[in-house]
Amino acid sequence: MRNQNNVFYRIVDPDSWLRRAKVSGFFLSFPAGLHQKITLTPMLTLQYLRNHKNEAVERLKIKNFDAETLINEILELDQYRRSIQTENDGKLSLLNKTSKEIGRLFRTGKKDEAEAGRRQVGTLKDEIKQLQQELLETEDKIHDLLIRIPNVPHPDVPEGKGAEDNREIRRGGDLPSLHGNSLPHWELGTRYGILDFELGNTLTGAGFPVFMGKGARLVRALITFFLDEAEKAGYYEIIPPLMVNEASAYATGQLPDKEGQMYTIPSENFYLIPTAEVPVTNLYRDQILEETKLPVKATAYTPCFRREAGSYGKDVRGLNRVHQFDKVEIVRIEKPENSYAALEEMINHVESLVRKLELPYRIVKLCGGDISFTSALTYDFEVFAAAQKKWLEVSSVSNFGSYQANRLKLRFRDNNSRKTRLAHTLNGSALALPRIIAALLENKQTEKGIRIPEVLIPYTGFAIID
RNA sequence: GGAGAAAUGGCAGAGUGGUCGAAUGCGGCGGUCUUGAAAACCGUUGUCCGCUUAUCGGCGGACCGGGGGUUCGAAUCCCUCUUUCUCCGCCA
Repeated sequence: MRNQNNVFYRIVDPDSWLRRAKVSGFFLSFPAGLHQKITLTPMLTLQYLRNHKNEAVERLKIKNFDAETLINEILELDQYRRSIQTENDGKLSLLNKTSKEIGRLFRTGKKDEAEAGRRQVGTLKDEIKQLQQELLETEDKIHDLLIRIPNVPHPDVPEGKGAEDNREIRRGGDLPSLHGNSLPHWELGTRYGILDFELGNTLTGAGFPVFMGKGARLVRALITFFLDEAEKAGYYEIIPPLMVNEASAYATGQLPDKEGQMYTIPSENFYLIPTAEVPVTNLYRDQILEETKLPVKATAYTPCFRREAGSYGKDVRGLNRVHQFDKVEIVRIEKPENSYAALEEMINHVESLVRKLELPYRIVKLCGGDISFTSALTYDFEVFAAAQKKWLEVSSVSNFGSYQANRLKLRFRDNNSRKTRLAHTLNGSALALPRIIAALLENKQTEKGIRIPEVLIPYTGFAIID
């Protein structure tokens, strides 16, 4: 299952990464009813904190996060943990030696000496038991603290509190001048019979729109167009499951924090994916890739399911915010030294898409207050929906550095040193459909109907919706 | 859903209480040979943590699906969970 640039390994044992995670010292209690132990959440590596404490503290201020006390506490516990392990390993070593000796004595018939040895190890075992208990507890404490630290932002991330402080990088495309009777997309949908929100209401509930006729065809055209473009750009297509288990949801960070955002299948303990990122990234859990196999470039189209709990009001009209939508995602696994170049490349790819769709767009670099917990650097793409006179976010492209990879145990083997190193992971939407459709409908409306962008006509089979 | 079998290193596959991190084969890497390649032969080959080390490395510990137990000692015995396979039932 491989092609030139991309390698996909079967996940042989989904639990093995957990096993290793335990060995490497981080371990967490798990939710009731969950039989597999699970390492939670992505995080910075201890090694990074040991060596770059000041850098981490400084940069995290951009995210409005004061990490100093936390990191100090972690480093102290880390030192303590290591001292315990050293002691414990020494005692284990002694126990191992003694056990071997006893075996030898038994075999050579020196039964009395063997029995004496047997009695001797009693206290040793007690001590070991105690040390191991302490070790586990300390590891838990360290982990609990570690997961509270967000990813360290890239130096380029601007300061700021919220969306208003994001920095616009560039814009493109022309703002359309609409005719006098122009309508917002939800009314256009009804007028042309291509999109119905009421029907979805009947079938399921609010936020589950129904596309029909040319509207349905447009959705399918966009999906195929995006996938074709991704493939041309060297991405390898995946069709993943739309439901994932808890371990996967933990591994990419949807659990435990964003549990309320996902739909659940209680009978199976599954989650409907909120993005293809979850199954696609999990394909690479606990892997050691040869450096020559990098970069891995994967793409996937999936429906996405989001509860969007707690969001309601004016901004959520029509397609602006829905519970089920279609999205093509691109995912990359890179060597650390290449990851920011890869991020640029992804941005250019997404930009080419909105350009080809003839949509006015802007690219913004998220500020420290708006960037996600796990991201090091994020760019958002927004397109302008002319009837609503609103910028709508259609893509978010992020570099997670090694933060996700650390949790995923996703490594590669360095060609020169032959050592394993954490890879960098990146992902981005390319693109999310509903808001693209909203902007297309609104911006391309004319007195005669809605014009289809040139590039899509081969996919839709028609040039106008009327 | 019912009955049975199984889970060991990159893969295949030995191993039923100590000398087993684990035979053997394949694959991978290095070398000999060759104009080059193949074949043949020789050597090497897991991950993680800790201690030590300028570096190469050395030493200790853990890992044979997950968790727990018995034992001086567990891949090997016991309990439990998960997964896979075979047969039956159901099914697009």
